[in-house]
Amino acid sequence: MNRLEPFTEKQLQISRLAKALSHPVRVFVIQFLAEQSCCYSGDLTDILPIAKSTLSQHLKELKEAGLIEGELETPKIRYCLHKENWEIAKENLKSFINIDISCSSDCK
Amino acid sequence: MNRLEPFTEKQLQISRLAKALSHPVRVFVIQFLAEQSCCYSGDLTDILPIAKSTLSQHLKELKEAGLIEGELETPKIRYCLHKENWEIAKENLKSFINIDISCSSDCK
DNA sequence: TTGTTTGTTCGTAATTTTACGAACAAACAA
DNA sequence: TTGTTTGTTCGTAAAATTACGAACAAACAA
Repeated sequence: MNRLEPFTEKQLQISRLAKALSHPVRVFVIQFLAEQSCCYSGDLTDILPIAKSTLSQHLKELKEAGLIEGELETPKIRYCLHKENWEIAKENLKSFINIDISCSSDCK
Repeated sequence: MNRLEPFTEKQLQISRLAKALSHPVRVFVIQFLAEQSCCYSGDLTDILPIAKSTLSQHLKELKEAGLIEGELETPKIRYCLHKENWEIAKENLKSFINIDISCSSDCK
């Protein structure tokens, strides 16, 4: 993809969001935070059997996608879903899955 | 992630679906097929400025994710959204984005 | 048979992702 | 000061992703 940009901004947003959610650890973290009333101060490596540096990497990706943020609560960090951006992400996903499919009958 | 499997099947499904949608070409193809009443017989490389082998690779990924299928219509292939699996994918995404977030007030 | 059309597969290269342990930094307690 | 806790950054390695052109295969037309 280097000759020209044929994609809409919405399509790029969807693909970026999908990329952020393309690993089970990251899906888990988002769901887990939602279950914890959106924030969590504990150690996620107690729950997830991955190295802390690996978790940090995944959290960084979620941060860069704007889905979560970390608030300092020394010596810990309180991770929270980013409500506003999460709403935007939800709207993007909704409009994507609501695309109308009126398949012809010969199409399984 | 080799010590143990802490993820639910749903979480794995979401991450696999997200991975399938994590590239703009693949998001484009899904939306494009939906706009074409779910099927398309033409040459997508006329629309997307990528090599045909690269497109074939992306289509393969969408096929393996179960989102599309190709029906032979020699010498062409008629690509269609896989209605049934697409419905399942939509339901999975819906239940994911409908997770309840009752953030505490100190959480942005 | 020979050529055309269409899409896949192969070979390859560059880049990105995933993962780990080690080293580091910040804030605090003893 | 020294040690503890917590999370990030660094260095590194293995694997996966993305992309291309060339070669190939299937179905048909000339």
